[in-house]
Amino acid sequence: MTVAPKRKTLVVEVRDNLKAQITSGQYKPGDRLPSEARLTEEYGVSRTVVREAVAALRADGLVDPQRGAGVFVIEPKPDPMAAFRNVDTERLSTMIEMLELRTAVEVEAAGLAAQRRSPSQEERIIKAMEELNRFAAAGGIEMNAEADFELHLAVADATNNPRFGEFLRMMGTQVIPRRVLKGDNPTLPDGYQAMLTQEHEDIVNAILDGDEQRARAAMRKHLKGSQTRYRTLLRS
Amino acid sequence: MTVAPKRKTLVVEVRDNLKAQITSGQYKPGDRLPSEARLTEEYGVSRTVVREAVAALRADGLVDPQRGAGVFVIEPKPDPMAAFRNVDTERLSTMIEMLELRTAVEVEAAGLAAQRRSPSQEERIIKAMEELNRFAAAGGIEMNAEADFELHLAVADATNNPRFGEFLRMMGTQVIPRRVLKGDNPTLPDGYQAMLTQEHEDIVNAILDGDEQRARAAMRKHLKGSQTRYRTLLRS
DNA sequence: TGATTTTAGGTTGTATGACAAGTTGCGCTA
DNA sequence: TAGCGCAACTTGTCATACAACCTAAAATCA
Repeated sequence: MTVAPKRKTLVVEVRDNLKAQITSGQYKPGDRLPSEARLTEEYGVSRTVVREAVAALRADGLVDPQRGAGVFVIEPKPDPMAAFRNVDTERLSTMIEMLELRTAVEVEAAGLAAQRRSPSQEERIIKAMEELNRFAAAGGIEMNAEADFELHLAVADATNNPRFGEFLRMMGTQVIPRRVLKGDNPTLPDGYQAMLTQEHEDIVNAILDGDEQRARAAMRKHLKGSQTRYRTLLRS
Repeated sequence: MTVAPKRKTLVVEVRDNLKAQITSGQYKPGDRLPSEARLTEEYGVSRTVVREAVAALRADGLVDPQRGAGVFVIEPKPDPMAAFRNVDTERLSTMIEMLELRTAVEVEAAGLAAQRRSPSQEERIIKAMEELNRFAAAGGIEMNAEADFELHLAVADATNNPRFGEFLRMMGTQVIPRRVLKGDNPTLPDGYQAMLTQEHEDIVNAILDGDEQRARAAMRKHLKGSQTRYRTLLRS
């Protein structure tokens, strides 16, 4: 039963699978992985593929192949950031997970921004929204995404807690798959654009009114909607 | 018991050589590497070796091979984690900032946990709280902090979105100043302990009831309180 | 001429077979 | 029993072949 995945290479497939088994503890440090011969059988791929997958794992510092003996799982050095460094944003599930985490941060940011914004920060937020609306009418996704990100950044920075902006910048570089931006989906359906504009305005208005609760609710609604929109984008 | 230095494999040699050329700027972002065929000539090795070396570079995020086109050097993203890697948790302001970010994530986690928890996850949460209460009565801060962290982790994992737990573990190692744990403040005032216990119970009960709103509110109150408690701890 | 299609060549992805080099464990021998 | 040797297995490397895909030049068409 070989299901042909469309875009991903076999190497990536095997690598991710093995990596998952290692990080999930299915293979513990010191364990020996199945031999290349067994893995070729197990995954139904050639030895070339298996070897390149193992080479990638070695590059990640996860395994240590020893000629004649086998491939052994390395004791992972504790790196609390590792989980976020090379997230596989091509996988839909991973991206939804990241988006959910981002929702948590941005909802709180909206609430804090409503309480703490300065006049100049208000100005930046307003300007970002106007810019976004301008692109929304005419634009392709790429410019749109940039302007959208700027609006969210403006909100995060208006918390006057620099960690929120830092976190968002960190997520922003991870959470948007490249092929969505430069890919085969130049525009969103019209209804989406109108909906997005309305959601953005609700957020901005709540913040400008200083209404913490409403700001949180508006941001939550917006990002929940983003989850469904991302799904359709990736599946089209 | 000195281990004989393992002979470097050809793959490692080629990989290091290419990596050096990339990081030294000899190949700039966007450039195309020589084709596999040329590299086999250049290094006098088989294509297998070249391919595994390139696979390692891809795992490191240095190159992006595109079928039919070539292998391209990736734009080196500025490390998005840099801002979080070496935060100065001894500074009160920084710590409050981190705690606020953590609040964002944990509030959402509590809400999601209320919606998605499994029976076994409920069990873990209950157990963690009981453990915490046990230490709270008699214990010093250190055990207390560990048990407390376990409770928060149990909640984060009950979202069934692994990113929340990962984020919390990442923050957990950063957000607690060492001198608070092993330092001059062995116990909290009695009133605080009772308050903490009550707050934890409120959180857990709301989650077990599946009450998303109440879970969020309880967690928010708890962490807001933590901010003030931290302040007094650090200033004492 | 200018735009469009076709085509040829180059490049990565994968499969297969073969042999070299090193490790491990089992059985045989003394 | 202790030691040795060898067979089987494992990773490292080489070579060849073909498929899938991209790019740009060449050929064709309006």
